Amino acid sequence: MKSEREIFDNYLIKKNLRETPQRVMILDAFLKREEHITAEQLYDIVKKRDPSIGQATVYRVLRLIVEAGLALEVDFGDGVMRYEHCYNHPHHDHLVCKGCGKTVEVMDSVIEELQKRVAESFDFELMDHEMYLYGNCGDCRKKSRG
Amino acid sequence: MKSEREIFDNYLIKKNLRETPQRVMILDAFLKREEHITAEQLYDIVKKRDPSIGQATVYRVLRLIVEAGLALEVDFGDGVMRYEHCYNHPHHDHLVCKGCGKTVEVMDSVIEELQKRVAESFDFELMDHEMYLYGNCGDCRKKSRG
DNA sequence: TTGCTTGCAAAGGATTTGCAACATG
DNA sequence: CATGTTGCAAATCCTTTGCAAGCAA
Repeated sequence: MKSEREIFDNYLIKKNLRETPQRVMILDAFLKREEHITAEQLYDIVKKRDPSIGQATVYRVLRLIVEAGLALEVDFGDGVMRYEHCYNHPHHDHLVCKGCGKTVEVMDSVIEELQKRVAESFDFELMDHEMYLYGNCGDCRKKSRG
Repeated sequence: MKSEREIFDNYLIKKNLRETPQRVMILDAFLKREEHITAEQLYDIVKKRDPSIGQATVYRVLRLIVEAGLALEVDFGDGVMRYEHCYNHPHHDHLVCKGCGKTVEVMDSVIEELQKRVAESFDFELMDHEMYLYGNCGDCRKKSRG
C-alpha cells in the first residue's frame, strides 16, 4: 500500500511538477490533521514553521492535493471550503450541528443505493453526490432547554 | 389558500417594512420564473422593466422573499446562489447533470426517513438537509459516445 | 413627519492570478 | 539552464454595506 507522500510525489512526477519544501510541508501539515481543515487554518499552521510562506501557495498546494486524489472538498455552506482526507478513508457524508458546528461523518449504504436508483430512474448515471444533514446535537439541545 | 403576494405583504407588515414598487416588481419576476434563478438573472429581468433599479435591491428583496418563506436557497457548488419557489412546492432535492447543467427535482421518502434515522442515531435532531446528486444525463452520455 | 428604502459605489471575504525573483531537476 | 514555483499584491467573483437622497405610511 502506497503512502500518501508517495502518491503525491508520483502525481508531481506525472504532471511534470517539482517537489519543493513548501509543497512537502503543506502536504505534511494537511496529513497530520485528522479533521477537515480550511485553507486559512492550514496556512496558520504552516506559517509557524515557515513564516515566509504565502497564502497563495497554500491554496495552490491544496488544489494539487485534491488533484492527486488525497483530499476532498467539503462545503458546509458557510462560504469557506474545507478539505478532508480521502485516501484510505471510506466515503461518507456529514451531519452538522447548527448550534456548535460539530460534525459527524455518517454513511448509510441503503441511502447510497437509493441515490443511485433515484438517479437511474431519471436516466442519469450517478457520478458523485453531496449530502449534508443539519440539526441540533444532544449537547446543544440540552443547553437551549436551559 | 393565501397567494404568495399576500404572504409577502403580511410579512412586510409584520416586520414593519414597506411595500415599494421595487419589492413588488422583484417578487413578481421571481414568481413568474419556474426554474431556480440567480440574483443576477433576476436583476437582468427586472432591469428591463425599470433600468434604474439597483443590484443591491435585488439581493435585499431576495433575502426578504426567503425570510417570508417563499423561496429557498440552493447551492450547486458553482459559487452562485440560486433561489427556488418553496410555497406550495413540496420539498425535494436535486439531480444535476455535470455535462449540461440540467437539473431535475427528486424526492424519495425512504431516503428522507433514513436521513432522520441516521441523525437520530447520533443523537441529532434533524432540522434540515441538502442532497445533491451529480451525474451524467442520458443526452450527455449519448453525445460523449460520439 | 418619521424612519424605512433606494441606488450608488465602496467594502467584504474567500480564492485566484500576474509577475519578477527564485529554485528544482 | 530551462521551466516550474514562490510570495506579494492586485484582481476576481459574488454579495453586503454605508450613505445621502428619496419615498411610504
